[in-house]
Amino acid sequence: MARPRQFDEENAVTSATHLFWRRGYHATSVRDLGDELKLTPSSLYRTFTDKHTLFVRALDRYRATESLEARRRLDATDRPVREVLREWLLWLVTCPADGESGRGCFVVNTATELGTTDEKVQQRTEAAFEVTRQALRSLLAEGRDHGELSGDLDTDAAAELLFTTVLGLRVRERAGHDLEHLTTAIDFAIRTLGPAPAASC
Amino acid sequence: MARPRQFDEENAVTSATHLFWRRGYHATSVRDLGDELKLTPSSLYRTFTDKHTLFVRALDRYRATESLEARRRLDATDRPVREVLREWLLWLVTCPADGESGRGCFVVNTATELGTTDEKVQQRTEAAFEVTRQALRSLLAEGRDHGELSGDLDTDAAAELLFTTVLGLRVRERAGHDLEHLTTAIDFAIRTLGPAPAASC
DNA sequence: GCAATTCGGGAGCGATCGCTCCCGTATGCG
DNA sequence: CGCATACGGGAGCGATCGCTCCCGAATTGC
Repeated sequence: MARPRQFDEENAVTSATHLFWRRGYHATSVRDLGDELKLTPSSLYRTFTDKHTLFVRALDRYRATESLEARRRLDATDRPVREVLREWLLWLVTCPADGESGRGCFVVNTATELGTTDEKVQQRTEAAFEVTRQALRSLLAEGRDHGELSGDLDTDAAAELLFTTVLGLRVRERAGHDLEHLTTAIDFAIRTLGPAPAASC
Repeated sequence: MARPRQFDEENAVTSATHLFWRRGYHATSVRDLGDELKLTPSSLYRTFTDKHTLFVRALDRYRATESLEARRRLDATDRPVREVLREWLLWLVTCPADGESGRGCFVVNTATELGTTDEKVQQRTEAAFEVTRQALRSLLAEGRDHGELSGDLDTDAAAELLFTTVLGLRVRERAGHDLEHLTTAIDFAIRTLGPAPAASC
């Protein structure tokens, strides 16, 4: 058509994600975004319609990035379930610390800030939660099928607890709690799954 | 002195608490507060200095109210630990539903919204977290001393997990999750404490 | 009763909010 | 080249933000 964009739209969304993630929706102004993304208001609105739409895009981008990474870490089917789980949980509470801790999880922060008031946003946070919940269920079911977990274990109930624990861990990371304490909680959560059944060979 | 106040200051703080609780700090305007508390801006500022000070007072009031109720529920020393714990956890995810669910916990909402950016507020949220953590440690230690929990149980680690679970539960209540799922998580968390030791009589 | 003092109410401050419009410019298509 | 089109930049819109000041009214101590 005509003159092409002089900035990378995806980079801009990434920057917006970081800003919204750190400060939340209401505390981030359009001018803050403009400064961070190196965009004038006109370019910003032409490209992203409005603040709310940009926020939703940022949330979608975060979900895509994180669920990709999570899948990579959870699909290591050849390793012991407990080990995979432990490393994933530890990653969840250290990943935001790319030079800057205390950011927590963008989805959790958003869910608590906006609650159930914003329909579009709630759909996203709920979908993200469901992905994590299902991933945990699958992981545990797989562990039981592989004989790593007791057949007596109610894996769905355990997944429900682990999922709840994940949310709690991310709140605590946001609140600046020590990694040591979080690790204690994680290790105990894994012990919750019970001892490995005696090998049948 | 002179003309006395025509409104009840404590009632006003309570109303402010409800508003901040539901909407968060940034999304609640001084005019919203004025409408809710039936106060003109001048009265509001004369009485509470500014928005931030009122927020801190609201947070303190919430903490006082909740920790009082929590102590009442946790200090029932004559009842089984698991039962006390279960009822307390269930109460935590249903108490905000005084005709209106999805509010979560004011402290958790605040901690995730403001993170570590607001020093005064962070002191409060951290203190509130520490009270809960300690209450759980005491409860479990007491349960072990009473012979209801195994001597092998690492009660401090268990308390760490339970505390993390509490935060997760309150996020999920805020997010509108079914009570049924939360109950599943709670029951599994309690099962985590292991079976009661065989009676020694 | 009188002076002192704080009250509730409202107008309105400067600043910032989300957002729009216009303009000169650079680019792609025929 | 010439036209259409989207660009980056900036001024500025009305609304709302947190907050202040001034007012007449009401209640106290003397």
